[in-house]
Amino acid sequence: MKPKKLTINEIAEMARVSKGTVSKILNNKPGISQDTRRRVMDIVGHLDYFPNSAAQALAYQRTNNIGLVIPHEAGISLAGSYWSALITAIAQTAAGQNYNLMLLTPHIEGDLEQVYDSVLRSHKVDGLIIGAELVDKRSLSRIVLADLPLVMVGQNSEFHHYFVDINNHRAAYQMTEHMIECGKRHPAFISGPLEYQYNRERVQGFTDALAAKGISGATGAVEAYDTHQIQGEVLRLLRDNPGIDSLFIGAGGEFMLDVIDQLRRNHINFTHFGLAVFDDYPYLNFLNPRLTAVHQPIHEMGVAATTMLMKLIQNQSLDHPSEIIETHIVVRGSCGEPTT
Amino acid sequence: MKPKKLTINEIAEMARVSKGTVSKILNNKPGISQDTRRRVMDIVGHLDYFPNSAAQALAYQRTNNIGLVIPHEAGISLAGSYWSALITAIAQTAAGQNYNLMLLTPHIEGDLEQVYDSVLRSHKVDGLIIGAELVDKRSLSRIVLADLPLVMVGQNSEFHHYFVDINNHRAAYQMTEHMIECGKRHPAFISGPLEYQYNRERVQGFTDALAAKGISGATGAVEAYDTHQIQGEVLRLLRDNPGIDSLFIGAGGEFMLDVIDQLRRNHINFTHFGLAVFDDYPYLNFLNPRLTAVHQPIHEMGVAATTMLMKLIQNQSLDHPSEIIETHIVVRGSCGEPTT
DNA sequence: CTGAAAGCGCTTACAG
DNA sequence: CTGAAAGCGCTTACAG
Repeated sequence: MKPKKLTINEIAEMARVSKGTVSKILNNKPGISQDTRRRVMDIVGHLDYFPNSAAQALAYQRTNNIGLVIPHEAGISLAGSYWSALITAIAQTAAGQNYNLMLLTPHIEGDLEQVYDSVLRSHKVDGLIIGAELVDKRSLSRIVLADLPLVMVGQNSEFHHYFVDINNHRAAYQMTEHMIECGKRHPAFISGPLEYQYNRERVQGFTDALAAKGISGATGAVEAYDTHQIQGEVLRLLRDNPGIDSLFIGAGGEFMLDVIDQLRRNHINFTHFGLAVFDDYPYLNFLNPRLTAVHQPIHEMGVAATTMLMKLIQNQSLDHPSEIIETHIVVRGSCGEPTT
Repeated sequence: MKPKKLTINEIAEMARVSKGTVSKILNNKPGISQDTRRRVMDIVGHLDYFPNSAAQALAYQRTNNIGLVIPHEAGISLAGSYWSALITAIAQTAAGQNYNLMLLTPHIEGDLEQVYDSVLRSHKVDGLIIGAELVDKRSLSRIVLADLPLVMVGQNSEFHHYFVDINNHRAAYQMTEHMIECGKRHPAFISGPLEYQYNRERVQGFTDALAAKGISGATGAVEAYDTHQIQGEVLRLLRDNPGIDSLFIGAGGEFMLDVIDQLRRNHINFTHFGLAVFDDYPYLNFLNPRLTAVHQPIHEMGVAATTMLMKLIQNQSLDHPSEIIETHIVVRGSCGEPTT
């Protein structure tokens, strides 16, 4: 014998008013006497009544949910903390506006299209946040065509749309300057796959900074985030450029760890050989060497993306169709200290 | 000029049948002619129609959503990768059964009660997964009373209910045996706050293993996960027990890092001093010393919890009201190698 | 095999 | 200030 379910009808009955009146009171509409308002609110409070959200969604034509698409491997990869930070930032910000976060992930790897499709057509969410690297042009345009508000985290070179991002070029540029200020004179850069726009920008930032200082450097890029490939490329860089005195690792996570692992195998002496990395993690404080890193404010990115999406959903005008969040460098010594 | 919205009415109209018929076809009900079935499915396929989920939720009285409560600090703490792994495991498993995962988090820290309450009463989800340490007895009983299926990850000593967990006692016991097999003869254990059941069980596992081998050890526990407290307790352990030759760190994340940090400050020589830790992380491969750790299969726990919840939601009988997932030890050498 | 109608729990003009 | 009624987009007995 379960307790009878509590709907607006029960409240109306108990308060001896129509359910329309109860609805108006709950939604703070004007034109209700103080007396009945109090009477109804009293009952609502005591019974701890909340309106059924499916019914509200149907009536209002909005769900008060937003969706975040996460990749299949977020759980097992080292990038887990990245996703975790993004997710909680989004969920919290959304919660502040009475929105809930729905996680969208394919059951089997890949196959994101189907996820978009069903969620989009079934109106499960009022808007979507997607990592730019997680979508192809086709899926994106379908979403936009379906008139579903969308904000990307990062940029997609194939598809321009609302986004939140960092300035990859500038961040790489600054870090390269830092390396030079630390006395490095022949730095190298190892990049992730150049198919990703952010990697191309980071390489460019590196080479531009070198050019500005009239310093020559070496660059290398892998074709895929794959341990074997990565370590092979590190080896090539070391062999082909025996004079390099430092390495700027263009991405964090396992990419970084694979690189460092390979450097160790080659008995690189980190006391002299400088190291810098793009992407900061709490555990870097405990790694040896203590890596100087570009810090991406992930939490702020999540907040910014969510705020932006909320405005789009509510048809508010956006000051800017995109937002660039500032990065900063966390100096830990792996590249020495600036001598200037 | 947005495209007119697509509902079951439009489909019915185009196929020249009633919407009831369309509904039956979409839900694979019997008693429909092959002919109209094909005709309708054709249109549905071409127009890429999906039923509105709010309407379905209202009619079916279920949402096809499950909720996961995550703590406020999941995003910024080192435990981020733990949550990330749990979240993706749950989301994927749920997706396989056509369920979506909704993330529940308070807007401001603490204040979980309100989160439960609104979500629960507004029928946003059909079931809930909660970390055992994240709830007080009162909230839990309200959920259960409201008849909302619930599975906990971990156990709550104040409230017995469906749960998925590891065997903390056995895991600690095994690791302690490993330490002894590695030749350690005076090990110490440092535990997180004893108010948490899992910490009490781990301490017990440690002392039981020692007792079985007739070996004496030292134990210490902090009262809160706080850097200062933790490092103070490490110091106390070292001072009060000058003879200890190894330390079993009872929890991972920043707790572990704080402990190691303190050991380093005290110039502990990790070549001789053994180290073991409860909780495994990908980055442990890159820490110095390379920590031997108890590995919790987080992904499997997420899968198990979700599977269990699904059964509860569908009123299927459970073989067991709880599930214990096996842990294993990842030997990395910080404690030496077994000599037996 | 097919359709008309009631119902799921809300909101919102509209009439009084 | 209040209520009756229609509508949101589905499903499901029920009648034919």
